[in-house]
Amino acid sequence: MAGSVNKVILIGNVGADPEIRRTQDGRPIANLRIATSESWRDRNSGERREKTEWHTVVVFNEGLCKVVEQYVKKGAKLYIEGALQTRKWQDQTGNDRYSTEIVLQGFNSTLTMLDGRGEGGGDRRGGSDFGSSGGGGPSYDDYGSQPSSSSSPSSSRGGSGSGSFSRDMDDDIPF
Amino acid sequence: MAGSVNKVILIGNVGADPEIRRTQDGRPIANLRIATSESWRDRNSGERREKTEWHTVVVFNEGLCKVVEQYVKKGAKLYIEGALQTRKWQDQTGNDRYSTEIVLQGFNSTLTMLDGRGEGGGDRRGGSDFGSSGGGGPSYDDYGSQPSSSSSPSSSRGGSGSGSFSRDMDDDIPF
Amino acid sequence: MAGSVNKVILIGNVGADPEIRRTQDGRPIANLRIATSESWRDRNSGERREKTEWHTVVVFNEGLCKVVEQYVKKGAKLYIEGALQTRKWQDQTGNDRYSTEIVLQGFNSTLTMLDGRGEGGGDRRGGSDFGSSGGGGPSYDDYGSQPSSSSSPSSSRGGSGSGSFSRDMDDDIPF
Amino acid sequence: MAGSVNKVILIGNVGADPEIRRTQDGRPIANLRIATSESWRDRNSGERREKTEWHTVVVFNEGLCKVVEQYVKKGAKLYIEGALQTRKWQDQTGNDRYSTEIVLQGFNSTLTMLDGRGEGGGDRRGGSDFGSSGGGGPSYDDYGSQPSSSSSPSSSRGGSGSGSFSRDMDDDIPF
DNA sequence: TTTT
DNA sequence: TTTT
Repeated sequence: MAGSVNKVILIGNVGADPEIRRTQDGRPIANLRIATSESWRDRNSGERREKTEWHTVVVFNEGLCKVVEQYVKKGAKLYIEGALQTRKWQDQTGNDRYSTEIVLQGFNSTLTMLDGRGEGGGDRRGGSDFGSSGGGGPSYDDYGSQPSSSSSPSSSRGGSGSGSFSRDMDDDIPF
Repeated sequence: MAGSVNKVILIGNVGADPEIRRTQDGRPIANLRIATSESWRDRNSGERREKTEWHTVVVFNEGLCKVVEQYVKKGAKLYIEGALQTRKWQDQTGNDRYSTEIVLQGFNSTLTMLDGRGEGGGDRRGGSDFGSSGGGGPSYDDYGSQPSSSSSPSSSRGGSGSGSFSRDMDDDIPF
Repeated sequence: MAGSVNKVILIGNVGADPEIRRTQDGRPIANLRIATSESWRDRNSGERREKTEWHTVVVFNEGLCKVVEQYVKKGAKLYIEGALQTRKWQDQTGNDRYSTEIVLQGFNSTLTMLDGRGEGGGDRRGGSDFGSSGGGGPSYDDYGSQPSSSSSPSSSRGGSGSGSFSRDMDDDIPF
Repeated sequence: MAGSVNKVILIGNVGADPEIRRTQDGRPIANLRIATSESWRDRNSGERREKTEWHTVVVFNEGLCKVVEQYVKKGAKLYIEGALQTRKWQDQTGNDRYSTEIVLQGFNSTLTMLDGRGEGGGDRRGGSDFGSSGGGGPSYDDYGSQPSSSSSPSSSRGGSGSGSFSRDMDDDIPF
């Protein structure tokens, strides 16, 4: 479909230490639970009320997974930009079930830490020098699948490397 | 939780004519199915592939519901801004099930038609004068539950009266 | 124009204590300078580089202005959602000049504090009952110019009374 | 700064055919003027009013520039995602002047055509197979600085190629 | 002028 | 200068 946009922006706190799994060919996948909440004053009682919403975030990007692995802990406040995806699966009785997740994969996915936690631990990017639009803190823009060749015009763009921090859209990652 | 954001932005097409229900006290609720899709060229086969994602959108806002009722038809292209909400329910066997929906309710919810359809049908807002940030087309910003008392602090905020919700725009505020 | 969107989302730090002015009829206007920055590793030197961008934010909404006045100080980290506006003015030599600002006014404007500062200072909303979608912290959704007439179609939209602008949230709407 | 976000989202119409320039080393830069507008009913007069805002968009990304060059014409409706940037320059009298633009460069930049125009002209991406999150229409996600080397781990990611559609952040492009 |  |  021409002209389609599917974007989720969350700022919230991580409910538990992230789980990192690996695909058979070794790529990491991180799962996060993020809480957002809104509060308001009840019109009748006048008392403050709060409602929390829990979101499941799945990170397919290698670079972002590294950030998650090294820095994201229970309680961390994150900025997340990803896309909605509803996954179909079967429960034990064989019935179709659907789960909607926020997927960080490929373009226009971002994960940025909004509190100081996890910082100062050296270069979280290991030997590579990923670009980062999020500043000095653990932040990572998943800009797809950047090759690492330095001979390309733009691979010379500092960061580069990064190479692989986005899994392929058409890969069949079991999850 | 201080500092929380829960925002979904979609541009996609409506899969079927919307359903409008009513609550017991008469407020409308509209349900929409919206498709977004991405396409890419497969690295191996070289052929173009496309993946469509279907989203369930629930509109609680009366003004937005009117726009939906009058203008949104199967095939319409919409811009939607809302929030994620996961609703728990029980299936016929009593098992817990969860459905994630994009809710348009309260502030920061928007629905704008991006194609010409549905326009020109007179003032869809009837006698009311809702504001619209989306221009001349059927567009509606769901600004939630506006104070009904004229003594409320914010109703004093110029504009007031929905018709003028951009009221400041034509004021000559010196700054 | 049908189907128009003009939205800016910033997360950044406030460069100086905000200035609050008042219009002749007493409405407050707050001005903020917000810095965002991106950093990356230089491709040649390998050293980390950083570029800071400064944004001028103008808050026309009374409720948001109160939040700014009471809580936002130099250094605060904010989430801002507003619209771009370019203002024309004349310099002392009479030449046309243009300034582009992020305006928080009307719907779909939000200001949320992302650090703990400013919290715990009692109810910043005083006697007023603004809604807040941002949780317990100083947060405010600028929903513009709410209808002051209780006969308006949208004031009938449940919630009403700003205090409860998420009113539907605690309603038990069957769907 | 850790945890910074600078994002602009526009849906609007192009005011004039785009201008494409080239840097000394041959990379294209496209300039667009985009109009967004909001309309509302005046509270006093009851008549409909409209205000148009004009935005300057600068596209540094090669892939996006190609899309602009081939498909974007005066009147086209676009979805744009970029970042704010204020550029300092000197007028003829040597006075400092500032211009704020929406820059499409690097991560998290997107340009998608929302009307049918320009479509059907074959594969606008030439021999390359860029990834695209925007569907079958002329759409392009600027995911940073992708190298063109096919030996890179991720260049195998379908689309890839694309190579160079983002100029470097620290390049000194005169404009 | 912020922040890391 | 767009669009409705």
